[in-house]
Amino acid sequence: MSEVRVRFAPSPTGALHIGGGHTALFNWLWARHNKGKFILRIEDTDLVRSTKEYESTIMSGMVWLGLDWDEGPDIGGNFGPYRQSERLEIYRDYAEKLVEAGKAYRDGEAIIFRVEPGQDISFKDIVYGQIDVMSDGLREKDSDKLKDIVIIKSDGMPTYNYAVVIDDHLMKISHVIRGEDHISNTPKQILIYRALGWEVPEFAHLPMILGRDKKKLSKRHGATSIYEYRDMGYMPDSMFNFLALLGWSAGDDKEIFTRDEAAELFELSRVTRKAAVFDFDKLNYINQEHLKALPPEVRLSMVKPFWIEAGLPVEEVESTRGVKYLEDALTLMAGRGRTAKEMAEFSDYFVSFEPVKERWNAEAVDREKLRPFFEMIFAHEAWKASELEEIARSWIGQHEGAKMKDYAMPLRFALTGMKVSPGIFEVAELMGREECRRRLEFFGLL
RNA sequence: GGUCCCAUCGUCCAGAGGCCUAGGACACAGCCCUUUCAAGGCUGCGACGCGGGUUCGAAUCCCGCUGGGACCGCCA
Repeated sequence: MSEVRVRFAPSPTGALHIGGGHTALFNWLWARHNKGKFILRIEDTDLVRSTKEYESTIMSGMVWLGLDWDEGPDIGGNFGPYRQSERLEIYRDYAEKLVEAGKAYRDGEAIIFRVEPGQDISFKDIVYGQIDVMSDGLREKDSDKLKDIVIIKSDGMPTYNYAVVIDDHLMKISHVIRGEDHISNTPKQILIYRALGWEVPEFAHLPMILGRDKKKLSKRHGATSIYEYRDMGYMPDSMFNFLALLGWSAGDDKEIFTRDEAAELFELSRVTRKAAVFDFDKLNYINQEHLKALPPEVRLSMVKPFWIEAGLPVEEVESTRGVKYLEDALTLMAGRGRTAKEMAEFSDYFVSFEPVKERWNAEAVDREKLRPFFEMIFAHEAWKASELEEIARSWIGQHEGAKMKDYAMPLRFALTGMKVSPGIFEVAELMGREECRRRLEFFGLL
């Protein structure tokens, strides 16, 4: 079998959105699975809406997702140029040939491909199977007239259905993997392949991604750009994992995986046909699992920006207490928090005492009752979670009617300002005796 | 209006004629652990859209219906 060459061909008219990311991802998966090539081609033939800014935004979105390409406008390759606006002569030459062959004609400044009736333009799709279409079905809207296909616009630019055929052929694309919304374009493209005497590539259409209301994902469903997810605290590994699961599964129960594992297992033939709903709950879960599995230093790098965004003195703490302190703090957070942003919010007290003061004022506590307990705690030699807990328990055992939660909760509030946190003695150990003393004294509990 | 596609728990996926009184995950509910839950453990709720065939046997194959969706641009 010849080399697998696939491409992602976005038009730079907006940021990389969920649907585009999904398509790019599946192309990448297929290329990597087959040790083939993943090509990035920019379809910037819409002069009005295309911009260079969007082009680079899309590229950095792909980089963020971990989708690296082997040929593209930035890195070149043997089949360039990879920007359609730089391939105009190519499109014109072939259009000219079609005109000479009588398969296309001029109308105004444009060149139009003639659609002949009675032609079978069916094709076999790797995902959807046999799709039967006759050229007679290519009608104009609300009319029974056959619709010819514009291939060169009056402004001299090629149209999508035409340029895609020229490029896919010249770039030796083996599999055209794209959204299901292109199924009805495929027969038109097949007509052009035939007119040029070219062999058609394999086609694999991917199910659409829908919003919760089962309508095509759009702005009104909230975040649609990949970057918005990054800013919400979702990690690239999770987005990758989540997107890969929309319309595909390895067939077993494994749902949390890395890029390499997915590439290893991926099969186009296992792609689903049914449109999939984008489910935030599942994304949250997957992100949480990845967040849990991260090495401490990487987890810190994910959470850090959100601490900084919240105005916390992260750099300062790193230099005074050391980076390891913050890494340990996040390790202690275990699976608490579904996004890096949530984890940052839930753990701010490790970075600074300020937010604790804002959240709690020790108003409702009985200081006289609590002080002996805290004094006892601080009198203990070793500042170790297991020992602190042990002496706390024995102290409580010796005091009639005393309950652990009546002491542990005030401690939790004084140290974290939260009603929820990791085991409070472990928090105390990590924070250190002096910092704990400072916080308790501030609240008059010591 | 025309062409095409789709149809299993609320959601994402298993299921490729008997392994299915349909499996897993998320979500949800309840219980447990416990100094708290946003961590951990356990249990539960919950689906083959409907109607016809084919077959000894259908979630799986065929037809119809219904319900969704995509496309029908000198946008991609």
